[in-house]
Amino acid sequence: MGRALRADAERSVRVILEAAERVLAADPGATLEQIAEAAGVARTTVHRRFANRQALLEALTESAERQLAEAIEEARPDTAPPLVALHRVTANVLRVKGAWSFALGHPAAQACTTGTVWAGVNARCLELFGRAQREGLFHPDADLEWTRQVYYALIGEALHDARGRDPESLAALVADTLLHGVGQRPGAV
Amino acid sequence: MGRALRADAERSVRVILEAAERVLAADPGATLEQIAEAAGVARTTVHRRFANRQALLEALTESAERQLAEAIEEARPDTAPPLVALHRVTANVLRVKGAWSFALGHPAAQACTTGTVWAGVNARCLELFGRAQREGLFHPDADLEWTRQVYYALIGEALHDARGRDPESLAALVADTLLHGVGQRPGAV
DNA sequence: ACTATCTGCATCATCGATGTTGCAGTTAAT
DNA sequence: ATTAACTGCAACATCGATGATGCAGATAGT
Repeated sequence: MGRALRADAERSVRVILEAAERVLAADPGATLEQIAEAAGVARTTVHRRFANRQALLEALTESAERQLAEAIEEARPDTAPPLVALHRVTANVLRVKGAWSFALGHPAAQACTTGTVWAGVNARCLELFGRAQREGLFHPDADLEWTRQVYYALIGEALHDARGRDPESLAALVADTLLHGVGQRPGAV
Repeated sequence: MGRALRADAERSVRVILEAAERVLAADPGATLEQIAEAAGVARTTVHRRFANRQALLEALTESAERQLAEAIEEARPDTAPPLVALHRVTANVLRVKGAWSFALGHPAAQACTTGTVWAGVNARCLELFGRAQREGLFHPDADLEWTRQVYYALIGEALHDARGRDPESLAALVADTLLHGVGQRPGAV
């Protein structure tokens, strides 16, 4: 590895990654030129900080994944009661995924670090869901893998219509939909 | 408009569109060359049938959207009882979306025909959902727009893990999840 | 203050994808 | 059978994105 970056270089890396997220979210095929412009930086600087497009993508993904993992841990998914943990994790994930929707929403990105982070996230998720099932929050027959897929998809949709709503209420919507769906509930009048 | 195509030319158009779907599903940035190869056709033929990449994309989308709309109408969503209609529509859509996942899964595609078809599909969906709500299948407070988003997302996920399962059982899974979620149900022992 | 590092700018080389054209051989339609 | 349409092939032009380099000026770290 190279020696530590100077402070301004480190700052360049940051603004480039942030710009890349914004620009690529709008157009996945966007040019490095466009990214550089959005970052307020010369195109050559992008090339200096990242060997090639691929390297930039990987750095972007890694950065976003680290933040996602942190956001999940912050919610203490393994100590809080399942329902509380579900709400907290969801709210935190919504925050991070909203800010890094391109970097996290792209399957191609998972190949870079061989998906180590994703494996961890998935494991944490299934861990929580397993506990939720044992403690009677989830239906005993629920397929946890399907549940996980549905959960991720609901988060994606919640982001998609996050028109001004705060993460907390969106998280509540996601959790409620995941648990009860949209059907008429048996106990209702 | 040009005059009608000869039979072999029409066949070329078909195999190219089918190949485009396959290839682009695997790699959205795939080359016209790769598409031509997959279609068993020279690259120049692709250019002869479609003025440019954009035109090919639009034709692909239009073709897929037409099939989707047909599949929905076939299920008679406005005459069958809501629950039956929901199952039938879902199964049909799963079939078509499975075969044309790229063409239908791409938001960029909606801009081509100004989204006329999608508007129709969405309208049909909301129509069915409105009826489902009035007849007590859906919760009276359910936000139908959110419900529609969730429904589409569930279909997407069902396709994603369609490992050998038939459309009917997948449709049942989607409908059940949409209606009841994965939570423990109040009436259960 | 001194030095190594970083940046912007201008320039150049390269490469792959796109799209065009002409021609010879094949195939559909009447 | 004749004709018009279609195809494959080869060749060519173009274009935009990528990436490399050199240099002069600015900036961080000591």
